[in-house]
Amino acid sequence: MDKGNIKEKIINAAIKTFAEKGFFEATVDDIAKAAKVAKGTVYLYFKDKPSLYVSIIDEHFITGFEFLEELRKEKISSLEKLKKIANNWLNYMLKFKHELPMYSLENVNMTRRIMKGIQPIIYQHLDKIIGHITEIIRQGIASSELRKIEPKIGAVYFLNSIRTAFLLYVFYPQIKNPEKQIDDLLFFGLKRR
Amino acid sequence: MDKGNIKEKIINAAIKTFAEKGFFEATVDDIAKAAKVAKGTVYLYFKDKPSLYVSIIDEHFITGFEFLEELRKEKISSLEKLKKIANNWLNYMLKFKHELPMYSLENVNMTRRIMKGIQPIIYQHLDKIIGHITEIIRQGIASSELRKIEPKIGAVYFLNSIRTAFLLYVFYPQIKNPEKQIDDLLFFGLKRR
Amino acid sequence: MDKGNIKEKIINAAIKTFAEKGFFEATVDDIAKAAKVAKGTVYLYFKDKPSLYVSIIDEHFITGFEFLEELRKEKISSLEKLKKIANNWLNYMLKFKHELPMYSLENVNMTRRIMKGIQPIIYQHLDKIIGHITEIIRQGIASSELRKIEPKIGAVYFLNSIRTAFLLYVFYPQIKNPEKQIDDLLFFGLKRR
Amino acid sequence: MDKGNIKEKIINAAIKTFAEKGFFEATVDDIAKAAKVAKGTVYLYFKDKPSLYVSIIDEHFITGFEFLEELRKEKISSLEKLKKIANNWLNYMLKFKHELPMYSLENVNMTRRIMKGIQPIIYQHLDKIIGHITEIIRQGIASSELRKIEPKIGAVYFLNSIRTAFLLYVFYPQIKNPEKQIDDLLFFGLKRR
DNA sequence: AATGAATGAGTGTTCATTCAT
DNA sequence: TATGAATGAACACTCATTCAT
Repeated sequence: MDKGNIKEKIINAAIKTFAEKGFFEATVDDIAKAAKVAKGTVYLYFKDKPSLYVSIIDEHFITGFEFLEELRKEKISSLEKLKKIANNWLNYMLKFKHELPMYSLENVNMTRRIMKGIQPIIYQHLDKIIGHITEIIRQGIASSELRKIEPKIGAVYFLNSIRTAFLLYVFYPQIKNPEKQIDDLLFFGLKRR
Repeated sequence: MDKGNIKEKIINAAIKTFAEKGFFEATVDDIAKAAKVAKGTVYLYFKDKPSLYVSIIDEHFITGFEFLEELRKEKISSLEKLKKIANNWLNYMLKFKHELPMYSLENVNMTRRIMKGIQPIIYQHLDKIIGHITEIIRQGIASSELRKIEPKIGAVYFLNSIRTAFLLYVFYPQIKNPEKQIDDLLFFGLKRR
Repeated sequence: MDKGNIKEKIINAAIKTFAEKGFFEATVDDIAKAAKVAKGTVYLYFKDKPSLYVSIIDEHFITGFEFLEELRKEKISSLEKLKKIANNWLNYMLKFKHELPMYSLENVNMTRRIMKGIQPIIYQHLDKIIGHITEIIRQGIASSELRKIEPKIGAVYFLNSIRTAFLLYVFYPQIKNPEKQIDDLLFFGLKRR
Repeated sequence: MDKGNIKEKIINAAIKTFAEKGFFEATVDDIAKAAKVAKGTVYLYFKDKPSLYVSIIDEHFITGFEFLEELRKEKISSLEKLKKIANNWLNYMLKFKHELPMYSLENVNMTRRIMKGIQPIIYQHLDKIIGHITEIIRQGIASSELRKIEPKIGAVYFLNSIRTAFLLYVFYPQIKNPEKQIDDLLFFGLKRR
């Protein structure tokens, strides 16, 4: 418990610090101070700075996986599943909005040397998430709820629409409840019929 | 021409180097070497490393602005304008795909101290772009081409759908011509009618 | 003790190095090497190079203040106090003669940007010293030991006469015991009566 | 004339710039800009930065030598000569007060590598000046105007008393006409009779 | 296990000097 | 001669990592 306790303290401090300053500008010292442990202690629990970073990312993805796993068991339509995911994740993202930069696909692309080890891990996680969504969409197509599209494209498109709602919240806070319109756009499109 | 030549050489080297290694891991020395000039020469043309970074970003946005300006004069429907933008920008992004990480909204959020000066510049540019698209969408709604949505939401949604197509190209190269399906999704939505 | 030990090692190395090469030509690396510590270690004990410089200067002034404080308690005439100060400081200056350049009023005037923080500290110290001497001279005038002069002028004049003795020692070593003649000049003047 | 003109322009700019920023913080670029010539031009007239510095110092000393040479011819007492020198030099120093740091004996001691060439030149000049004053004092002793002291000591003491007046002017501007009291102290001493 | 002092490689930036024009 | 663009050595300072206690 003691050990778990300290590791947790470090992770929480790291989440806060990385989110605030970014990977490169957050120093191990910052994190150690925020966690109220000695700098050396961080290295007892994490091999190096990138490993600590990956740990945090993992934690968020695991939350996501667990949610999807739970959802799989529910007996509701694909459409309802997608709505639940969108709703749940948007709230989650807004809750952790200061950390979001950390999970951006593009960010991951940013470095070579240091990020070398981080990149494949995120890709893997994202791919797994996309796989889950793809499956839901495939089912939605099968049940004629959704139009006949390439399911993987639909999955990525769906995830990006969540991101769009999130960005609107963050960068245009004067627009209220953009997620309703985003939902509408996602399901019915831009064009008038 | 000589002067322009060297500045250009530095910019090209910086684009390549920043894209490859990211802002923090690209050293000024790397860039100078890639440009085949002395380190000090970089500082003759750019105040500091962040300024160089901003210069590159500016260049791309200016290309975007010019395109939008040209488009404004064309006598075509809003729908056609949006298709032209999507098509043009997707190709542009794919052409410069290695630099994309640099323009991500989230990335910009990544740092505090160093990026302080970069962030507002990107925001400003993006806001201007979004303003242009918003206007096109507003016109599309007025002409009954598009559904009645909040135009700004539509604009951000539209831009994200271009991004989605781009991401599909980059991360799932086995999917061919995703932009066609994305277009379809953008205009008609996910749901079956 | 360990900590004090290292800080002291750095200070001693800095004294030697600054005195030898001057503020600008002494590099932090030089100092670290002379102290046999790593460069980074210097920054554990001193904020930056100017701070280290100031620390050293402070140390000397503090020695001076302590001497003056002790002297204040002694029940001797003003004249004797001045003689004690002159004697004590001349010896002190000769002992640390290689560092003297660092304390010159003029030196302090030498730079703008970097010395900005150093200058006021030295001025303050010097002013305090001059204040002490001024008081002694004031008492000497009150007790009719000294002629009626503006005490502050007398104080600065007195300090400069110590400096004169010092300069004679350093630049004209062939002149033996110049301090005796300087004393004589200080008290009786140049002119014959 | 053209050549002399440019050289003069550079020297004047250098005086101003060195005085303002000190040797190390004044850049050749600063000086060139102040002189309104290209940086390279400075190197056509001066071997390097230290040489330029020495040129300026030389100029001031030459003014001093010329004054002393003129004075030598005058048929006035030693005492009057000393008073003339003190008066003339104090005014000269106050006029160029911003450059004074450059001529301080101690400053000269400050560096090794760069100042290596500057130091002996200043010493030589100062020694020559001191020689002149020594001679005047020797004559004053011979003519019984002055007390029997070691003339060289008297000379250095005399020069320092000019410096004292100068320092009082600069650092305690609220004290009016300190040179009168300094004169008095110089000739009659501190002690009451 | 926990500490935090010590390390030293690494980087942005400056600036004296050179040299092609 | 005069220029000023280009050079690259030099240096202050940072920070991930180690290790003696």
